[in-house]
Amino acid sequence: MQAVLEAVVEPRRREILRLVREHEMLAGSIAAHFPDVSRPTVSQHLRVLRDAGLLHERRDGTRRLYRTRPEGFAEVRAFFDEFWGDRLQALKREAEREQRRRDAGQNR
Amino acid sequence: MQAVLEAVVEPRRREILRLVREHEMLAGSIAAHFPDVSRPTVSQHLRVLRDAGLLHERRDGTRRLYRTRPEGFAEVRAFFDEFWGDRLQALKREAEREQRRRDAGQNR
DNA sequence: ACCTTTCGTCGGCTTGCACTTACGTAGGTA
DNA sequence: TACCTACGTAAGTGCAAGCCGACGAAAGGT
Repeated sequence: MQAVLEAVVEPRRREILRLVREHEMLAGSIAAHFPDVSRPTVSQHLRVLRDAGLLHERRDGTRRLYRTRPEGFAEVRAFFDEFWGDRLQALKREAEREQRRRDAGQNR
Repeated sequence: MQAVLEAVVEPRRREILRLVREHEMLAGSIAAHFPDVSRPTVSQHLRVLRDAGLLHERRDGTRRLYRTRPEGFAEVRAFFDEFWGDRLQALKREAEREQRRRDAGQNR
């Protein structure tokens, strides 16, 4: 949970997650998408994402292929749902209050 | 989006969000829930959360009351939805349908 | 055996964040 | 007016995170 949030707060790491969301990609190809950052830096980002459970790593010879691991998002999603659910409930209360207002107006 | 993630990555700030999820609370009462940290520190946390759009501030004299602002989570929630696996596609559609229903209600 | 490719790791540097104490501010009260 | 309460803000400190160049490891080709 904490590791997932720490991994996702870095913009380049979010971009990596989007890059390998649909198909797996070579570590080098991923690094090539970030010309303003060095390859070792991208390698460190990949490690953070992997340790957080957001990336899956597959080895083919000396090469490594990565893809996103959707299950890793479950916990953090549940956290955000805590607050989103309240919003739905609040809107329901709002609707009910509006309904009562309408009813009161009809009784005039 | 970036501000929301930066706000939420800090554990105490997540705890604050849970504290004022249902009722608004005085800044001092919130600070009292964190005996291991000073009051100015909590005040700074409140500012970060507020600037990220996750907290609503109401003033009553010299006192300030805070409560969570669920709408602030919309963007980050959409981001995590991108990565939700096919297994949970049904749940995602359910949530989106509920959101569309809510939007339709707001347009009245 | 030797070299190349592909990638991770290490040591260091710099920047940014959470934290503290000291101070400032705005509203209420005697 | 003077004072107290309930806050936020400012300045400084320590530590962790992101970055780089240099190095190391592992597999494959010649």
